[in-house]
Amino acid sequence: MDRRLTARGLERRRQLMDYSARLFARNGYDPTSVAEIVDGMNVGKGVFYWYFESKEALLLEILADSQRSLRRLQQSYIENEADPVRRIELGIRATMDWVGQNRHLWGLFRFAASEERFAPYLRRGQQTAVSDVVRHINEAITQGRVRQTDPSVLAHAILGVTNQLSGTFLVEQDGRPSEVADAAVDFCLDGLLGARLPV
Amino acid sequence: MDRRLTARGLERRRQLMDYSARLFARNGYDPTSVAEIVDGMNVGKGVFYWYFESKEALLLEILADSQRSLRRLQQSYIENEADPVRRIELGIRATMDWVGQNRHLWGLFRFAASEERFAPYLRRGQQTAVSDVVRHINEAITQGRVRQTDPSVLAHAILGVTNQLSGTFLVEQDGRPSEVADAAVDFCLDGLLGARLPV
DNA sequence: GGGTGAGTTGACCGGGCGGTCAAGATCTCC
DNA sequence: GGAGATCTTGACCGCCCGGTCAACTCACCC
Repeated sequence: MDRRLTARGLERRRQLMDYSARLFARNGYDPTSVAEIVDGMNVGKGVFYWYFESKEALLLEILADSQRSLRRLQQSYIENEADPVRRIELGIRATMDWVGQNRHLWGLFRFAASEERFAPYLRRGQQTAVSDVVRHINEAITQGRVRQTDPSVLAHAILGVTNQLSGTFLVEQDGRPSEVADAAVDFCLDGLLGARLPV
Repeated sequence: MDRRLTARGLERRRQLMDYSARLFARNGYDPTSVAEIVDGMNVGKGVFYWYFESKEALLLEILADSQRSLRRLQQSYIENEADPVRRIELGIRATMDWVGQNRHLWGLFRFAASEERFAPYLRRGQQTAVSDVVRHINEAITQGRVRQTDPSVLAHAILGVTNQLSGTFLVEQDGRPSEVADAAVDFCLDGLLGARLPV
């Protein structure tokens, strides 16, 4: 596409992406027609295809955009933190805060992860997330603070807890990110049985 | 539909469900057309609508069937086990074994969970799973073996770990259920930092 | 061997889909 | 004020979708 867009054009583009993302998330990607999108925004169909190659390309852009913004938030939380375990904690907190502010995107990610045509794009993002966490875990293992286990397994487990708790308690039950983050951090650090002494 | 089916009819029905489930899982539910299904099975389109009300009804039956079989397996693992913590462990192991034998259904569940038109049916199943686990956790808390925390949060965290690890290491990486289950159990019981003494 | 109901066929239907495009409106800058 | 780029319109296209149905075959029983 690579069109030269004016400021006004860029704004319109943003609006289309936001509105589409909401429709996709509410009613599903396939069931949402391009006609619905442009009707809902009171523009002609041509507008859509002026800004996007196709419906599929639009979804991919929405996903890429979201992943970028999530990663940016995570890194802003983590920078300057020396303790690897605390970096993991901050990563979880960043994720919860991001989900709290982008609840409508949650279902869209789930959908994309479930379809072979979109999953590969998400997997790349997940892989970066995993290797970020793996790095912290390795450091913590070196310090003797985490038992010797396959770090990528631990990283995936942490992601799983974060995913599930954010989905259930933030998106479905509209909870507060900081509280859900507390719970996720506790579980990830100590599991069910752990009885870590208070710091 | 409630048609009277002969043994032959029931068999055909099973074949249709299995084949459709595989196509849905591979290519997505919406993108898979009824024509594809019946062509792939070398039957006329009428066969499909002889056995199922609609494409949507078929998916719901596949999901209900799967949930039933998963729950049945979990209960068979758990029955007669008195220790609540060990019941949780056995539930995880049952889930991993089930996923190991039904890898193709994994993506289908993810999809269904992501769409508002199907999610409610899955949520009921997940709710039963959660309350099963909650019951064990409450018992363990009473015994003073699990720290006092909202049990439903812990239950969801366990489900999250199980989901993520089965998806990544069983479905994507084709791992062995028992090993993945070991990892999930360890993480759920001890978290990252826990250093439980060997039994 | 004929009758009955289970099972099967595939042409057909209405409709909605993603995407196109010729035409026109609007903005920007000289 | 006009030239050229940006932006917008909506009728239109070909396609394929989920679903229907009248006609047919087959298995089985009396």
